[in-house]
Amino acid sequence: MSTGARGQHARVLDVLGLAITAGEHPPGSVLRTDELAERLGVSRSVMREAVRVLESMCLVESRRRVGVTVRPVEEWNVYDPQVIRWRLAGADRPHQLRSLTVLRSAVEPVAAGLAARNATPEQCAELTECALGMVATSRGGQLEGYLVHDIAFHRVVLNASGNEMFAHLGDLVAEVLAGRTHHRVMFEDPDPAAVTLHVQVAEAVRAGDAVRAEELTREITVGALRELDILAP
Amino acid sequence: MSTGARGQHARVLDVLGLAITAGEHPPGSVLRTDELAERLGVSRSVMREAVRVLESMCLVESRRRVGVTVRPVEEWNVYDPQVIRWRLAGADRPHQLRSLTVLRSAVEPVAAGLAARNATPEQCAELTECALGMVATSRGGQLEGYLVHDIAFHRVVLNASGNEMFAHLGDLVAEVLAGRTHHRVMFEDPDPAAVTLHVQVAEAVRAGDAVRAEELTREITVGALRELDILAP
DNA sequence: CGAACAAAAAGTCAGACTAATTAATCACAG
DNA sequence: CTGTGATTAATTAGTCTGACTTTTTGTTCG
Repeated sequence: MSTGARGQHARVLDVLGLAITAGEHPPGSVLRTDELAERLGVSRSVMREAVRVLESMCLVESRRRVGVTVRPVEEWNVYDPQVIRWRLAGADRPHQLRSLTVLRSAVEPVAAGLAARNATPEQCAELTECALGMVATSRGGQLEGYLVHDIAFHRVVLNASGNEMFAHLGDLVAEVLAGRTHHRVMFEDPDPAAVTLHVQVAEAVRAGDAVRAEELTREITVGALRELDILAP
Repeated sequence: MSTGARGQHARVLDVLGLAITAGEHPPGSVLRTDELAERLGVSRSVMREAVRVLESMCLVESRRRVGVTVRPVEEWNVYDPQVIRWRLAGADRPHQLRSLTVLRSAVEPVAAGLAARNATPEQCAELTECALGMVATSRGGQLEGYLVHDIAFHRVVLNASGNEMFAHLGDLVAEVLAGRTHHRVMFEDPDPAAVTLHVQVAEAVRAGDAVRAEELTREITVGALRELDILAP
């Protein structure tokens, strides 16, 4: 899925990035560009471009006479969408989902508060539509349909906040929600209380009630934290 | 300052990244790799590597037969430290600082709450030390010294939260604090109330009082928002 | 209006050469 | 004999060049 066949460069980048984030080539290990190029069957040009991109993500450091060194995890650009995708595809997916969910719990309530102040009428309408869609798909095992509306809902809130840093977390939230749905026991309908909360958030935003929108969204994210046992019940 | 003389690649990347984020080459404009290489006096290899990195930051899109197209701002990887540096160096620095400060106001209180639960004794000691350093430099125009302790303080809190996504915002917060100090009227000592709040946060974290740490940090960030007139006074 | 064709740009490859950095070697003084 | 400093050698990334391929788009012709 993540490997589109669009050119050698992307393919090689994906393979290497995945390998590094997956923990083979642990931090400190050194790779040689030429050897990698040969191993993956590409020219040095292509491999060099891939290494440069990995370097810009702080996954590796390239130094003369020594080679390409894998950097410690703490230095990786963990906000890079590609890095996030690689890590979600690997072994520390659970850990990654927890980190992202905690981030959500900090950001989304504030974003909802801002949305209540800044949302355009169009965005309010869109939000209500999403909430209604969630209600309509909340029963009878229509999990995929529910997911679509859920993702759209949170994306609209983040965009409506008017803050570009928040808006950019849309993909991230989508990733978390999708991950949650696809790793939960299927056939289990979403929590009715959560559905209600979404409807109420949409209403609060439309009414311009920032405090209420923030508080309701906080309840939603608290629920998400509880699902992962990050919070004590 | 951002342009170290470490190789052609880094130089070219910096020049191009700055130019794009500064708004010359507006979104939609198309550049040709060969022409750029010639203009900047480097070989195609080097230019191609730079373009690939810019592409991974979603600043540009490279397509056959058309060229390198500058993408709209909304698609840029705004969490990439390099992109942030470029934008802070450019004309929309004020806008950037506002966005980052709002992000801070969402993240730091939650991070402080987590820190109160997770901080090690060493981190608590470090935090207290930072707070004392802030007190010691809070009068008499020792703004640079104060800034150092302030940055260290917030960095420790973010690290102590135990969440890697929060920890990675340390550089970002440092950038914001430095920007604020250096653009404010010099010779103006920091708000005594803010200094007190930092001391109290350190104390709350040491005591393991998550709610109080969160609330106090929220007051700090609210103050930061007010400074930028994001909040009504 | 559709299909064949031509042009333009990025993508890929191969090879030669450069430069920086580390490691080994060797000479010399203590 | 040993430690230390400078010189040399080896290794790897960095850079450049030129040829060739592939994809996409615009054009032309049926």
